[in-house]
Amino acid sequence: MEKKVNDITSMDVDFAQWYTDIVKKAELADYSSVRGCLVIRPYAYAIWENIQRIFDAMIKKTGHKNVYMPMFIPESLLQKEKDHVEGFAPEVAWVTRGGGAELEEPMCVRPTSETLFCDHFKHIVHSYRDLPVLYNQWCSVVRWEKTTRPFLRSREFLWQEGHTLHLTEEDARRETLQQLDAYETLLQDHLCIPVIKGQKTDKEKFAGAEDTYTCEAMMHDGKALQSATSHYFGDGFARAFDIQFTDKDNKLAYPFQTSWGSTTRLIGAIIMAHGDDSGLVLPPDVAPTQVIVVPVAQHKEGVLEHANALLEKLRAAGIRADIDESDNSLGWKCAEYEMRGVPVRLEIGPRDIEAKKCVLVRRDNGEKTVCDLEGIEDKIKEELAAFAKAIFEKAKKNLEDNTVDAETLDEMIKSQEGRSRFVRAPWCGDEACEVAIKEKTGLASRCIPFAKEHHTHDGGVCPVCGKKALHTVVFGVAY
RNA sequence: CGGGGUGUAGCGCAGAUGGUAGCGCGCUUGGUUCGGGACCAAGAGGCCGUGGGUUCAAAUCCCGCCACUCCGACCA
Repeated sequence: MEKKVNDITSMDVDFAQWYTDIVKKAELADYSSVRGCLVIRPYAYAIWENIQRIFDAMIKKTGHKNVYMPMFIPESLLQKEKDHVEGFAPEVAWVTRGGGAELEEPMCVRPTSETLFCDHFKHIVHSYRDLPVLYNQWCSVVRWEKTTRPFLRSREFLWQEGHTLHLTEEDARRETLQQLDAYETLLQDHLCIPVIKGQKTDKEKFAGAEDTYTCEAMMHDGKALQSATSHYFGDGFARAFDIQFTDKDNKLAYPFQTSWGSTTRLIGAIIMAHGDDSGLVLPPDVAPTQVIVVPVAQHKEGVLEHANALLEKLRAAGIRADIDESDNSLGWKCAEYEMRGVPVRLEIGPRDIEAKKCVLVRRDNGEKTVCDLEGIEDKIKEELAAFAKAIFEKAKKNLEDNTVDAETLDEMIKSQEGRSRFVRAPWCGDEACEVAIKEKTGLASRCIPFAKEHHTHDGGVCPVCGKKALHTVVFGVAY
C-alpha cells in the first residue's frame, strides 16, 4: 500500500526507527521517568485487554483458574531451585528496606513466580485427589534488562503465567503441549501471526525446566520473536520445594509440573508482523476499534444523523465501531485511522445517504467498495474475516519466502545476505557446536521444529563438527 | 555492560567563530473551508537534560552525571 502518512520512517529505510515511530505516533506507549519502563497508553492497553479476554477464555475452557501471588519473593525462596536462581539472579531487582527500616531478609520483585507458586503448592497439595492443579496469573514482572525497547523488552512487563501440577509425567507433558497449542491458536487464529512451533535446545531453555517449547514468529524484517513459551518441569521444582502428596497406594510422591507464559511483547509482534509504512495494521480480533465511521461533509444536514445510525447498527451487531465527528478534514481522518491500523473505514456522505450506500475501505490493501447500507453488518463481518485471513497469509508468505536451508556455515552466513532470514540447518545436538554457530554466523537456534515440512536436514551432518545430525534446527537473528 | 548518536516549546528541528532563543507542525480564540493530512488572522507556550568549571558574559567552550536511541553481548 502506498505510503500516506508522513512522519513515519519507511521500514525499508530503517526498520528500528519505523517501529519507534509507530509506537509514538499511534499513541501505543510513552516513555516514563522510570528508566526502562514504559507507559502503556489506552490504545495499546485496549489491545492487551482483547488479548487477555481471548486467551483467558481459552484457558478457562480447559479448566484453569486465575489466582494472584505476591509481587515479592524472599531471597531464601528464590534460592531453592539451583538452575532457576542462576538463570534469574543477574536480572532481579531487590527490595532491602521497608517502613523506614532495613529488612531482615531482602526480597526480590518477581521476575517470574515459579518459586511463589511452588511455596503455595506445598500447602495445598496433599493427596492425589488434589491433582491436577491448574492455575494462571495475570500480573506484571520485573527483569532488570540492560537495554530496553517498547513492548519488546522493558524492565517491567505485563504477562500471564500458567503454573500447573500433575499426577504423572504424561499428564504434565500433555499440559505443556496443550498450552503450546493454545498459544499457536492465539497467535495464528486471533493475532494472524504464523508461528513455527518447536522445542528449545538445552542452551535456550528456561532456567529450571526439563524441556522448553516455543512459538517462534517472524517479523517483517525477517528477525525472530519468541512469542510464547511452555515448559515441562518434571518433578525438579517439586523436589526442590518439597511438594509431596499421597498417591493411591498410600505412598509419598512428587507431582509433575509445567509453566507457560506470554507477554505484552505480543503487541510488539503485532506491530512488526503486520504494520506497513502507513502505520499499524491490527488483527480484527484484537483491534480496539474494528470499524471507524467517517462522516463526509458532516456539516451538511442529516449526515451526522445517518452516520450515527450506521454506527449504532454496527454496534448492535456486536462490532467494535466508533465514529469521528471532529472538525478535522476527511484526509486527516483517513490518515489517522490508517496509522492506527483500524481494519475497516466506512465513509458516509450526502451522496451515499442519497443512494442508501456507504464506502467501505480496507486498511490492508486500501480497496474501496461501495456497499448497501442495508445488511452492512453482515458485509462488515465478512470483510473482517477476509481481512484477518489476508494479513495472516501475507505474514505467512513472509515467513515462507524467508525461510531457507543451509548445510554449511558458509551457506548459513550467505543466507543472511541483504536481510535476516530463518535458516534450517542440521545440528548434532552438541551445545559447543550451537555456540560455534552463533559465534561464526551470528545466528541463534530458535527451535527444533515440530512440523515435518521443516525437517529438511534430518539425515544431514552438523556444519561444525561433521557428525551425524540429531535434528534440523531453525536458526535466526532474534529480538 | 562495551561502541556510536542525540538531548533547545507538546512533537520535529535551526541556532558558524560565546552577547541572553527561533522555525514548522500541534495547541487556544475567531472566521472561511470540507469526497484523502485545508486556509486566514490573532494568541499562549522555554531553568536550552543535569551538576560543576572557564569567562565581564555560556544553548554555544571544557569535565562529570543522567536519559533516550542505534549496533553488539544478555534476555519474554
